[in-house]
Amino acid sequence: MVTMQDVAERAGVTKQTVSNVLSGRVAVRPATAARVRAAIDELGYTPNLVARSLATGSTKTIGLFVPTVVGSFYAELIEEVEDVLEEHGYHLLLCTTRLDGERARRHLAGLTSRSVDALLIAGDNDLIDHLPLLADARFPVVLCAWETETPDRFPVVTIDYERAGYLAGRHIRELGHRKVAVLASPSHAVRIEGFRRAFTADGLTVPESAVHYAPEPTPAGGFEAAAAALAASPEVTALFATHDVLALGALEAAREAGRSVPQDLSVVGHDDTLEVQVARPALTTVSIPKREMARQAIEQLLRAITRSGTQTNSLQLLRPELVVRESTGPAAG
Amino acid sequence: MVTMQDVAERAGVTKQTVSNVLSGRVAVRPATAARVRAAIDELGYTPNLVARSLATGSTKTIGLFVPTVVGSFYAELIEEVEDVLEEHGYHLLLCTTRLDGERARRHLAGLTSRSVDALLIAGDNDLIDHLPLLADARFPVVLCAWETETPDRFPVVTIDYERAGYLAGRHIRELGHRKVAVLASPSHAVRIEGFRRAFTADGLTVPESAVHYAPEPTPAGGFEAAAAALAASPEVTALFATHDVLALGALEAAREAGRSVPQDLSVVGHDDTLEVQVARPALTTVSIPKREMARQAIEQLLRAITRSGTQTNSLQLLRPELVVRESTGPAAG
DNA sequence: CTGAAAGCGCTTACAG
DNA sequence: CTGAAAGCGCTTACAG
Repeated sequence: MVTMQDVAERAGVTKQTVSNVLSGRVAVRPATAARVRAAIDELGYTPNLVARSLATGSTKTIGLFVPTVVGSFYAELIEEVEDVLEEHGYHLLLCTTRLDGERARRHLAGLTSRSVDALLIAGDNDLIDHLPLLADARFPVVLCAWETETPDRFPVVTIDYERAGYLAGRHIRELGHRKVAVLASPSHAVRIEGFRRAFTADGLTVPESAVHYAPEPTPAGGFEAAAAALAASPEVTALFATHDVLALGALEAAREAGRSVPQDLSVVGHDDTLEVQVARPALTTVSIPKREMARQAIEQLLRAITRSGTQTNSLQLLRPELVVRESTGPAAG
Repeated sequence: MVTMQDVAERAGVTKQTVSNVLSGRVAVRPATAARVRAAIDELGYTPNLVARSLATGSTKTIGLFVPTVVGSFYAELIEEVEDVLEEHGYHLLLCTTRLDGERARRHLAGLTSRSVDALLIAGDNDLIDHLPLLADARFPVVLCAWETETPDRFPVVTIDYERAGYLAGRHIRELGHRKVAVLASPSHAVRIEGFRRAFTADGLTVPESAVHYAPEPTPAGGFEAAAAALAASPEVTALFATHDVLALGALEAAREAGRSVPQDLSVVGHDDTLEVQVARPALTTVSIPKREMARQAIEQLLRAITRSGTQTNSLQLLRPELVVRESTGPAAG
């Protein structure tokens, strides 16, 4: 491998001068710089980033924890994160936790060895049990897409999930629906709360019995939950799925139950992932500003890297938006 | 940050001894080792991986290029790769190329600085134009899920795509279908070829006009392609989608065209991704051994890392399998 | 504007 | 079984 020293010898300077040419931190006489550049090209030199990292203390890499990469939500988030990172010359070290705390713990231990400059944790899950370990982290940590209680050691960039649920509920209520059910994932309590609030304004309630939990966060899980909901209360005219994937299953369940959407049944999702944009009928859903969330989170992270030590304890809430498509309509009767 | 030197002082030894305790390469007297371990615990020492990398020349990180992470195919592949990597103590640096050669080139340039031990490139695409750069790579490169001509500089672990297409075709042909169409992505020529071969045995042909290219690799793209196919030849009784996502769109298109699947129209997909396992009707598809492919590719990579220099030029073909579900049936009439 | 020196935190032979 | 030395390839003050 060709080193900075090799380039220096070839150009008839010392390696410090080569370093100066490369970094641009110190002015170098044009003629010298040109000789150095020529030597670099001739030798095909590329700097050794590992050596640079050791000297500077920065790896130009950030770690990203996500529960999974299957399913559009996190996949889209990752690509956004990558884009922002690239603008800043950072690389991405990925770890999917699979909702497995032990797995996350092992990876965290690996990262703790200063091989990343910072860590972004997306999605609340079992990880919360392992935050003690995070407290020892030698690098800044930022949390995003966090729905449950946000630990106040770390900056959080997330969505106003309560409002997200509220927007879904208000839309449904304004369409005249009175008997509704919720298809949910266990960790989506805040969205459900917001959804409920939209109804209390009218003196209505969404009882706990109207909330049906999906066995798994997949269309199949949503199918099951929706089938259960419709069987339990056939008079239900609207469904709120706290997750788009669940809504996809709900659309199938409605079809099997012989109820057409939106004439006999309205369905609202949450996330606005790519897959629902092509569902039939196209899904009305609450859109999450993923791009904005990724950008804000990474910027928090980069800020924290620069002025290390002064970890700010901020909570940033991004606003969701209702996207009305074809799966919701006025309540029959 | 606490360093090996700190641990050594605390334990009353030199840092080499600490290094020996940690690596286990050299025997250390139990009493000494115990003192060292105690010091490590008390100080909360974790080794600096960057320094270790500089000394050893290995970063214990591999790079992975995928076209995208949205959509199950690559997402599932990534999680498999991660699993295998973890068994070997490696980290994953991810780069989604978005089929953008320039983007891939930039990332490759970044990696070339020896910050990864090896690179796995999954999915053939514009990258092929940038292979010249790859030739300069200082680390082993392995290709996987490669359908087009496989450049013979690098080991390739891929699927027998010709056979995959053939399996889909044979199934369709055996069900008695004679008028068929193909919904394809541009880079899936090999699958289409295999599909065709299944028909030539019976003296049938699948003309180029029966191949409909999807404007994009999404359900929406599949929808469009299927709608075009059915409009062009209403007598078609079976559809082969070279991509499961396209098949999903085809299912919708059939529904809109008033053709029930599989009674009026059979649909076969390719990939066996998670989303099609919950489609209704459940999709008959060609299953790709993703887990096996990930495992073999990573093992090739690790082997190449160990005995560097002797890059083997092997082509490993994994066999696909037909999975019959509900979307295919005998040709009507 | 350029060079000599020290250091980042580890590992790897090599003596003792 | 333990320690002294050199080196991995860079950067960062500091002189000149």
